[in-house]
Amino acid sequence: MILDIDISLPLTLGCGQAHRWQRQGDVWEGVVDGKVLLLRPREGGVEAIGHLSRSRIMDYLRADDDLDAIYGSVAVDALMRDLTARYRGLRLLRQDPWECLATYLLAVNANVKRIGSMVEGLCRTFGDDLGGRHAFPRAEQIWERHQELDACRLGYRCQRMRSLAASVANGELVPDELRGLSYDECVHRLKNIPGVGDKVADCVALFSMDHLQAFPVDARIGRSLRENYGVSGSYHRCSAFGRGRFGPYAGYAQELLYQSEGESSWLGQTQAGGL
DNA sequence: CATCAACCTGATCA
DNA sequence: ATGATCAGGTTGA
Repeated sequence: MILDIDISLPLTLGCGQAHRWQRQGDVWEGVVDGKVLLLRPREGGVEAIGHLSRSRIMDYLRADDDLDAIYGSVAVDALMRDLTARYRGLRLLRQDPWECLATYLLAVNANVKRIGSMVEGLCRTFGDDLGGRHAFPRAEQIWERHQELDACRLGYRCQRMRSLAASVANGELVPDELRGLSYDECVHRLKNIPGVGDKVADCVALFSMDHLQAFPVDARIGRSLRENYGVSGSYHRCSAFGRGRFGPYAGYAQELLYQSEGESSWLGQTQAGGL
């Protein structure tokens, strides 16, 4: 199936916003809605293989986002004009709220590589076997056998995951219901969850709840703001700067800055430069 | 409201 | 090889 969409798969799927995509050559393999999905660049679009409908995939890839309008809106200075040109085709994804929340709960104080290993471990332990890959587990699946969380090497995230799985499994918390709320209310509710602070709440709001003005500030974005804009200080201060400067699509600006900062630090350490 | 130590693991440094 | 150091958000003092 060929999808008519302007997108860079490496930038979109490899930038760290989602953690279940694996690259094999130019083919990207991920798991969406409990189904394996293969994506490959094609002239003028993307080829998709898997048991997902066209509309479901287009929804996941946020094909409804008008990249020209969004990039134009965040290109408020020379740096952002450069990044919007350099990283054209980088899209935010519209991830499942439960999976996104659970994933970013684990992402606390961990780098991208470790997040991936914790998430894959969680999926192997609790998720449906899809033959090779595993689905992201439902909260009930984790809660039913939550003793096995102890072997997942989650550190102090273990108790938080147990607690989160319990409250979602028993219906106390319904991640999908947070989708309809305003940005402020959404973040407020998320931060009431043990283990969810400013950064995780902003990530979940941005990556799964359509709040494109969210501007998550992690260590990398903090460095970028300091280097490029001379901004530092509290989370609130940095995040408010991002939202104020870049506007309603600040989340897109954040991803562009994240990508840029990642490449510059990567080049700094990799003298050999191959690849 | 700002600061800061403690938390857990894996990677990297001496 | 072994131990020290560091990276990375949230919490509560």
